[in-house]
Amino acid sequence: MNNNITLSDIAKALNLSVSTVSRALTDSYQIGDETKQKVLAYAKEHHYVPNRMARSLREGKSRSIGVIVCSIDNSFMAQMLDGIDRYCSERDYQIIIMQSKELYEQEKANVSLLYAGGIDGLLISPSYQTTDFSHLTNLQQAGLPVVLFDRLSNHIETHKVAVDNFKGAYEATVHLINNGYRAIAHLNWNTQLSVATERFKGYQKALEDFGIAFNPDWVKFCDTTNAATLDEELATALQELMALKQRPQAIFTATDLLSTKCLAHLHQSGLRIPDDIALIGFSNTDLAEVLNPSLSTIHQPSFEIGRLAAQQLLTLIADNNTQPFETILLPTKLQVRESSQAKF
Amino acid sequence: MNNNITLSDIAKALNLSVSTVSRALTDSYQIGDETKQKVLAYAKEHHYVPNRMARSLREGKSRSIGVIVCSIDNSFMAQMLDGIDRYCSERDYQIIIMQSKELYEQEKANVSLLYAGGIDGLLISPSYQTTDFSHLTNLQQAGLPVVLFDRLSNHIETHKVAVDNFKGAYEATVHLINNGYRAIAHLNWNTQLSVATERFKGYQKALEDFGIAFNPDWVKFCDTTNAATLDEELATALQELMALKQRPQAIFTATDLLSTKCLAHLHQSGLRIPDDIALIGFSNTDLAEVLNPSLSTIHQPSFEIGRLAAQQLLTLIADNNTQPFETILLPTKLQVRESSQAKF
DNA sequence: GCTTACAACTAAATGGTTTTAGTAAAAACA
DNA sequence: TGTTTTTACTAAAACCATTTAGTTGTAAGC
Repeated sequence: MNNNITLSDIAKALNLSVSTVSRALTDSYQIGDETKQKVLAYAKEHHYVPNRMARSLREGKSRSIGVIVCSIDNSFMAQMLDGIDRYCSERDYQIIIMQSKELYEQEKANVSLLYAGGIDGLLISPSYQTTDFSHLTNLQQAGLPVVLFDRLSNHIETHKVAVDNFKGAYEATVHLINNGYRAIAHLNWNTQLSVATERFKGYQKALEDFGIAFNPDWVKFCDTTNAATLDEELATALQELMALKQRPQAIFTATDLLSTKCLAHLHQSGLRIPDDIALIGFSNTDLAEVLNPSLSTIHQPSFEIGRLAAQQLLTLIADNNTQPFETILLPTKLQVRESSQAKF
Repeated sequence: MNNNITLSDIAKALNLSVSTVSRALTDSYQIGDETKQKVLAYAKEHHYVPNRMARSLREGKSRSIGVIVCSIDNSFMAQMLDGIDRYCSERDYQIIIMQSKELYEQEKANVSLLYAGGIDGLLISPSYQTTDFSHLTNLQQAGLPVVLFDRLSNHIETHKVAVDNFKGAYEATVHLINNGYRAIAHLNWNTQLSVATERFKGYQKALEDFGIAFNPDWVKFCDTTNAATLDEELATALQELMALKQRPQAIFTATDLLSTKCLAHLHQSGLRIPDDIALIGFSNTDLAEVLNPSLSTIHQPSFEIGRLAAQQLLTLIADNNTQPFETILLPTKLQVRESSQAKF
């Protein structure tokens, strides 16, 4: 740890009291100009840096926030973290990132650790296992601001920031419909998380609005958290889809992983995209562009989600009076590429 | 920040002294069993959690380390961070991640901030602008352990962990040669960072060892940090390569970004891969598999780099006697896919 | 019976900063 | 001249956990 000079070192060297030095450095009106200059010069010369621990202890604020995410290692999440980081570091807040790895127990452990670590607030994208939110409401009751991002839940009242999954999925499906596809399958993640359920609902609503009967056979849910079994699960799902009497002409895949894996699988089976089957993903991979064929996607403003979530948290920390909580749903953007070209 | 109960709250409640309570909680031999039980029970019931700031201030250790990276938002980096995080959180160390965004000034600012924040050590992958390492050697002189990872430099003596870039590049090139390609171009990043120069050297050595004359026209350096101009720069580079009298039959691309962009470009120009031109990358994108054609790569053990770097730093923090410094170069792994299939 | 040893505790200092309450001297005012 | 105000500073408390150096009271040893 840093063995810097302290206020009392400066005080001794200049024959002043510690409090005078402290005040001189914060440009207090209580200190004469001459003294201020002396202190400032000495501090600069000897690279004085206030001790963060001491200051935090004294102020009861650590100027650090906790961020709990399922996994850092994922392009979309990294972009959101980038947004959080940018907003916070501009305001001299440190962020402490922890990974839940989609485990509820791990998430609870992270919360305890961060709380004990003296964070001023928490930003969290809950694990997919998390159905009980008491570890978070407890935190709130203890006076710690909590903001949800990306993955929302109704089990806790607070600021929430995410993308409008329903609308994004709706637009993806409508795009396929407008391009002449009517038999549209849907590949989703088998979880109760709003990111998944809302996308499913958006898909259903689009079909309904365009008078296409919903066909449960066209919808497949996979466990995307288990990398070991996913490939096989996906292969089976696709085979089943392709074996249907009324074979789907297009697929709307609800997550990054499903989209790219699906594309690879279809390729291997020798299917031409979009001629044999069209594809659109809900995704943020920067590789959508370089895939072959390039993959149409619903793009999420990931950086902005992170940025806004951080903003919400920091204002919550600043004026801790309980303002009415907001849920911000950012719009997605349809990015049309080759994989969903019009049928005719 | 956490408004928990403190030792003195417990002390008052149980009519004990603060020191007794402190000792009871650390299971000191100086405290009687009965008292211990009482204290422990009370602490548990009231969710006592030691104040991290106070403890850190007292101990002169923060149990947190700084991690400076160019950018979080990059699959390879995220994997390394994952490794760092896993090792540290298993040992109750917090990590504070900051981004330099490839800017030297930003990196210096990060270092100051982290130092002031009272970290116990620093893990850094320097920005590509960084040629002066005095901000890091200063840190060392102040007694703060520093470990370099991924991007190494000879301007500072410390533990270093990275991948064997020379050998990896050598193997990539040899792989192409063995598959029948002799006119092999090389696309690299225009920086003096070892990650780039070592790969270039590996490429040259392979050619030399197989009796292929090095042709400077076959080598192109691009500024991959400027996203705005990269596409055009790359397009020009590829055009120039393809216009050569002795046209290259294969390309070894030295970074993730170059590999994927290059693949996309070649596609657009209607070239078949690997028939018209083969490709191998130095890369960690999990999408290598799903690209079309799937991209052969030199895979880097990113998680392991992070893990080992964290390990080196924590041991350095633990026994701060200056052991001899090590440089660990992990082996890469050649992953053969379609883009570099044998010519015949 | 007296010393020694031990068990079970406590007072107080330490770490570095901020802030409250206060002091001394100089300047302003009457 | 005497009082008030202002200026420029200081002492000390507070934040909380840890640890050193004790202080009791009791049991063991001779």
